Amino acid sequence: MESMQYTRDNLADKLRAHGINPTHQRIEIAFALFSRHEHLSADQVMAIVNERHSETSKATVYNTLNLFLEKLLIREVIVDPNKVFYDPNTEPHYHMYDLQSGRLTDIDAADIKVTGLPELPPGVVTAGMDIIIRVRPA
Amino acid sequence: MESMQYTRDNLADKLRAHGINPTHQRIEIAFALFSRHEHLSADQVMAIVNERHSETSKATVYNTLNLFLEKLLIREVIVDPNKVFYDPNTEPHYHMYDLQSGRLTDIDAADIKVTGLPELPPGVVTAGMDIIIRVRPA
DNA sequence: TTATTGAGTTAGACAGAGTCCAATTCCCAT
DNA sequence: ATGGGAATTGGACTCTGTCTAACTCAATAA
Repeated sequence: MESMQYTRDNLADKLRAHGINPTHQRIEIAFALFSRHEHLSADQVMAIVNERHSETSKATVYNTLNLFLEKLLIREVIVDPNKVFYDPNTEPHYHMYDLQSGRLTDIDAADIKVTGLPELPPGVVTAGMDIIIRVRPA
Repeated sequence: MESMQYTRDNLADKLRAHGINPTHQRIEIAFALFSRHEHLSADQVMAIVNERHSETSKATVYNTLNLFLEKLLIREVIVDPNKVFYDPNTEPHYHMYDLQSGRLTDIDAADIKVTGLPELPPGVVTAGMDIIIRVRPA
């Protein structure tokens, strides 16, 4: 899975598998997200997708990213007050955020154990837990 | 500390203790934050402070909140993509965020242990760790 | 008392992220 | 071909937050 090569073709399949009709634009956006191992913001996605010629509108980028979120194809990472990052890695993991550079990197969740969490109030269930380690230059 | 009654007077002292010149507006903003036990966004702070008559400008609210942050009087909580929340509780603690209602509540950090975190890369130090448990109605 | 100074505040213009909407285009099934 | 639903589009719009230049205020100096 790590060394998976993403192509437009297998991404189209991936979209179908998540119940998403694989259009041109959606495939390009998926390709931008999955072919790099970075966390991208909406405007970065848009810049990548429109590198050659302007092909995809802002509205479509946002529509598509939100659709991918709904369909659990990607995750949203909220660390920067100004913008949301989108994370193609949906395996359980946490994040390290460099306040200086704005770089966001994954931390494998496998080794991390959190104990001592209180009971949830009745009537609610966990939708996820984020752990963000904020770091800065020494 | 829990049952502390905040008054304009003791808040002025608190500001001074943090190296902040306690002006009228700053005291009102501090009062809004500390007298409730809620996490407020900038526009909520502004609404509270200007309940009777419009007295404090948007610029001052933002200036003051950022000043309080710098001086470590309050913390910033980034959970909602749309707005930053300000948290008067600077004791170590984490948060539970109700996706449905947008309500943000504290979780005491005392009992929580996190193990298995990886080494930090050289040249960086931890600036803080946030744990956010996202919950939704069952 | 008046003048000076500098910190604090202000309104409003501005910037950037994200949403909304009505009009168009695309694609597929008939 | 064609009709229709889904997708896309540009552009206007909203909202949060920043910036700026003018103004106020309080404290101190003369």
